[in-house]
Amino acid sequence: MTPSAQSAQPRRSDATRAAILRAARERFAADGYERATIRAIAADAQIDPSMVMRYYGSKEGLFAAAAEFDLRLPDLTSVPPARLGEVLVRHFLARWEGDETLVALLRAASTNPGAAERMRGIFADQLTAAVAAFGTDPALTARRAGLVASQVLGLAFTRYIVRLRPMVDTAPDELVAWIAPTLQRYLTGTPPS
Amino acid sequence: MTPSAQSAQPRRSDATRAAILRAARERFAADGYERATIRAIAADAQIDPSMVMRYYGSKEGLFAAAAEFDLRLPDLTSVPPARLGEVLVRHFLARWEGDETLVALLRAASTNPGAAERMRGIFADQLTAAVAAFGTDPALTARRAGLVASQVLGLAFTRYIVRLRPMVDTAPDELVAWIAPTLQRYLTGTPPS
DNA sequence: GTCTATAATTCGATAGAC
DNA sequence: GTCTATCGAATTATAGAC
Repeated sequence: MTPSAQSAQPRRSDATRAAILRAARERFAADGYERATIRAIAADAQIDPSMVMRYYGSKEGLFAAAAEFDLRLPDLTSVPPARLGEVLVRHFLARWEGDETLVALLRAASTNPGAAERMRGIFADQLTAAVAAFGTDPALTARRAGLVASQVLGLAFTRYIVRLRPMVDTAPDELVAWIAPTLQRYLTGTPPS
Repeated sequence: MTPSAQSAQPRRSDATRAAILRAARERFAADGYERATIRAIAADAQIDPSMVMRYYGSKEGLFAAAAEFDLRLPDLTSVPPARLGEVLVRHFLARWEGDETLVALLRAASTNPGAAERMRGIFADQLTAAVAAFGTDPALTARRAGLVASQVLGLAFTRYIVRLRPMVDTAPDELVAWIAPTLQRYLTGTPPS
């Protein structure tokens, strides 16, 4: 009863690896990089701590695997230009509410240089690329993307990390209504001076 | 040559205490709560590690003393209503560029529950109080303050913590020009729906 | 592949001499 | 007030039996 595929037979260890990654994301998201211990992650995944080392080499290696993140930005050129801001906020909120990977990355980026570097890469590459779809000035494009990141990461930071009461209690639809015009202006507004 | 004051003669240990706090703020700002060690802080302050414990009792006690922070918000009722956003961003940027206490607090709030609680208190109390100067609906006031916090903390997070290139390279005046209208709308804009 | 045992550090905190 | 010495706990990581 070997699997039908010829080269990629799913090893039994794949389930273990997945369980480790799931537990790692939870712990890194809840506790940050240094407080999340390999022992605790292994206990959550109900495996031996030494298996984590065997599979991922080190704590840094485990984090690198657990914090893989794709913003999954839509193609902004196919969005009605007047609704860019709304589409973006809604996308980010939806993307984060169901996936704690970004929270893990956000918390870890505060204290771990490697995580900060990864966060820079994600926003510099993925978001800047999406913004570059309209506008030709590279410096201005980068600035627009940076401003969008500042509001969008501030939203995540206050809602998921610091948990400021008003930002936690406000419904997603109302947050979208407030914040969409901000992103709209950062993306398409006339540069100052 | 005793000091002239009758009850408050400055003890020699005051200089030591100040040196400890200065070093602690630097380390907490640079490394976060868990990576900043008492030993390293003491070495920076050129004193013995045990003195830190003697003066501040514990690492948490040291952090509590080092992360005391006052936003020093101006009285918003004496600001021309149309310039509220600009005044606020400029104030925050100026307040942070010269004082690393907020960076220490911001970084620590990501992983330390006590620091997060303090950050909640600062923005809930000081910022909400300032916003309450205009508007009578408490829920709306809290929401306005939360939104301002989201943009302002997002600015600090991307510029000082993650150090996104565009946010680091952009001059303060240009950041103010971009972000002021955002805060202006969060403060005085018509609520959606 | 899985687990036990443990090495090698490092940290916060304490005790006590001077 | 200041310093030496050290405790006890916790961590990542490794070595090796089965």
